[in-house]
Amino acid sequence: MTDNTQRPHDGHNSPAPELPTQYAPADVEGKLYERWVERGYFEADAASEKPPFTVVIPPPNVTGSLHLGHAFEHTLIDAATRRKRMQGFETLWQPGMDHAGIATQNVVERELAKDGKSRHDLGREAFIERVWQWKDESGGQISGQMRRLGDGVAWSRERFTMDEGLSRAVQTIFKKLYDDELVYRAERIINWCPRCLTAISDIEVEYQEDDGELVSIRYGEGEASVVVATTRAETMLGDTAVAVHPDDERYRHLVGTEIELPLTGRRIPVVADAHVDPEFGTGAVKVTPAHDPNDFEIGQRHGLPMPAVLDERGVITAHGPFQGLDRFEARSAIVGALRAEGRVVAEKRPYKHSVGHCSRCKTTIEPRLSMQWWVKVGPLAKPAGDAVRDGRVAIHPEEMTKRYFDWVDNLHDWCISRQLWWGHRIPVWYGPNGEMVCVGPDEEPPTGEGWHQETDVLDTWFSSGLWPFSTLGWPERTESVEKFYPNSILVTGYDILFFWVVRMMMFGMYAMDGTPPFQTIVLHGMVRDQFGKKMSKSFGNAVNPLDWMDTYGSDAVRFTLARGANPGTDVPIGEDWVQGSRNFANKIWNATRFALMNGATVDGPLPAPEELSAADRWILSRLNTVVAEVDAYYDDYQFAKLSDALFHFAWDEVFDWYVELSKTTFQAGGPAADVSRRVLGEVLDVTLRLLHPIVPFVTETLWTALTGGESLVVAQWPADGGFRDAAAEREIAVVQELVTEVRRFRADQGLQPGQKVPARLDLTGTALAPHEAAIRSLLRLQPEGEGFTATASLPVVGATVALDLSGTIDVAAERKRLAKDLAAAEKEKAQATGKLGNEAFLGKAPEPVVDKIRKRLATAEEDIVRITAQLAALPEA
RNA sequence: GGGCGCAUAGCUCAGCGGUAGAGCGCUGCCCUUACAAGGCAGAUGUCACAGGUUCGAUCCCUGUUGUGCCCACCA
Repeated sequence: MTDNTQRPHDGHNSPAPELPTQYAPADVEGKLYERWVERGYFEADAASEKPPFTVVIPPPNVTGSLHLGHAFEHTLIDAATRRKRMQGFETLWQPGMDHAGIATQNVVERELAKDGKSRHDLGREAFIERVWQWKDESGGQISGQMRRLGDGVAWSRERFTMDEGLSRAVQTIFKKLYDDELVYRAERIINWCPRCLTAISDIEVEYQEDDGELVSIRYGEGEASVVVATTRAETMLGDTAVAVHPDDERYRHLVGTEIELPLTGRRIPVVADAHVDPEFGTGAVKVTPAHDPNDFEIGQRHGLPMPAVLDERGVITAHGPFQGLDRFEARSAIVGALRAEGRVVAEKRPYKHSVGHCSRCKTTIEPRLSMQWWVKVGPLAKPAGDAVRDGRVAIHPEEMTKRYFDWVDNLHDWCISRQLWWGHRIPVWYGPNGEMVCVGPDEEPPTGEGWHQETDVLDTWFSSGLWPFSTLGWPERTESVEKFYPNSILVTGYDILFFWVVRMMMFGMYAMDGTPPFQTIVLHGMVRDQFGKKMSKSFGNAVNPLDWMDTYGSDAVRFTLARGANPGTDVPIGEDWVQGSRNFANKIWNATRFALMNGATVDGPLPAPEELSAADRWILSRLNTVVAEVDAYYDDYQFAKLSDALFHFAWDEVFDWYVELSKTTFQAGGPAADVSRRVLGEVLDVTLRLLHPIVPFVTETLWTALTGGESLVVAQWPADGGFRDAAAEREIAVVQELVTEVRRFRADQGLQPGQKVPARLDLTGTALAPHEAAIRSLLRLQPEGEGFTATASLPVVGATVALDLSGTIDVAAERKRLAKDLAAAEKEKAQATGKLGNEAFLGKAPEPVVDKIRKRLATAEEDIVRITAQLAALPEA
């Protein structure tokens, strides 16, 4: 980004460090990644004795490139996997891509359209050839991005849903379903996209509120007339009845009669059907069985004809003046014609109503009667629901389980056939006399006159539903299947819980003898911009993760994403935050530089506790605590929490305090310095290990420099050694309290941070005596000189610090500060006293709480005494 | 129309029956020999509103308002 070499104060007199003063991600990331891959760290060995840890990539569409949402998902998967690898698991992070039927076909067709061609100009085979060609050209983009991000995937196992092996899996499972009568062919109303020219499943339809027009039309004449309302007037050409509720008095006389259908010269029956809501509108409904799912059912119940009046492109096919018009043109033309005949009795405009759109191309969906293949989901969904119900599969966060059940318990049959060319062609052959044969992977299709294969392909989600085991070589019972199925976790967005997760659950259990495909499902949220807004290209707030990685480094992007990953909730991310993470990486960099410059060591065992200083014991105690915390957070998939815990431990405790304290020790030299060097090395060693899964690059660079170890990727994950030292933690807390208090005083007095001040410390009666040198150094306090004149004396935490300000003390400022502190302490005292005077409180509150209040009161009283003393010690203004 | 969730610092979000937290932003002083991508110090909240339970409520309950998401065949 900017040229950093111009920093004016680059320490020219500091010992030539091996590492530059700033971390430059670009210099190391690419090299490190390639080294990791070359050494085979990410490969998974099915013959390994180690326990397996398996996770699959939610396969991205070959068409695409990765966006920030992928970067987020990959960060979580990669972090979880890297930790497991360090813990000694045989890890498989399975890479691959999805052929993404409609999406990919659309992209290639668009390319063709540039040359004025359609897929039909090429023909099926040539077109598919063309798609493969396109896939080969563009598929590399995604793996390039994954490398940049640092994804530790087993590249040798990369799979594609249209691979030969995966196609075999598809064919195998289809055949099994066919033989078990769990797939069938039926004519129904399906969601049809008039642009993609294919059926799509219910969940591929996106509903949104559109402005339409509700037109009320009078069918029939005089007594024999009813008013019906519609937003799709063009479908009236296909009406074959008017339906009313059986109990509706208003229309009872008409049921069984025929009335005139305007514009057509046809007469249609009035039927009674309980589906009609008599309260809604006029209580009479026009029935278009070929173009509406409800009407289709009414039509079936009453044996009505089901003429189609729109073709696959949404053009009117019904003979007459409207033939050849597009559905929307036809709509206004028909309303116009009806109006001219005085048939329109009411119009509501705009009329907001929910309209279905193709999730791929946003074209308005047209319900259409057609012959399709279906999966009978009932028998598959039941076990998929039970596996979660009985706890064999856990969903994180738990709140999402309800959504899962809502879905899996109310599934409709799944329309799996698509009128596309790009995809797995349905392995069914039709014979000349209506025969139907499903052909398994090792079977020969029937030959002879009149046999032909089904032209439809399968829904993309059909093959992705097999992903957790098809990638392992199934249907072969490979070593990998044995070793790595079921997957340990699945990490994916809550938005594809239904599309993908449910299908994997159903197919996994069906194919693998009832074994669910994973043990734990971890659902994450969506990445949003820094204001919580959805990222989208059209809105202009979409971010290419590569741009940020270029500027700030992959670790910064990863850390920012991990730090935002609260379970199941959306993740806002802004460039400022990435910058903050970059700063953190740089901070780690410099802290380790400091350690290296001061001879921190990782060799040999840690000194025995009795050799350690209080600061050493404090930081080691904290370190072990943090190890335990981080582990607990990992086990609960709390990526935000563990990132935050590490951030604050590293920066606030290790860097801001332990490193600062160690400076004094190093300066003094001697055995204590050696001990501290070893402890500093230990603390950094462990901290870098803990951070590695989230920020692999910077930690790897530093850790190898610090320890000379081979690689953090295969280093051991730290364990909580159980070392705790509450006394040392308290002792250092007191040091911190004193230092902070005096710093505050200094700042209020307007003393420049670097300015040395003669001071006398009276630390008697406190645990602070051994820390005098450190305290003096942190506070820039000099020994008292010849004519020492204390003008300010601060009793803090039982110790006294007398500063010689040579008469320059700003009494007013200090008085103000102390007055404020005094007021706070008095308020505190009043509150605590009030509570402790409350019988009810004393009677009912648990003892620890009461105790806490007592301590608060004691502290407040001490503070009051102390501050009062300080005030009294102030010279007159 | 159902279901779920959320309202906490300027922004984005944690937290949670017992003294309000983080990141970024903001203010002041400082190139203190690891780091100015830094250090030190500091300011900032009727925890949406109204009731209730409790010794005690930001947290639990009820209602109100606002807001987001998912599902649904309402012509």
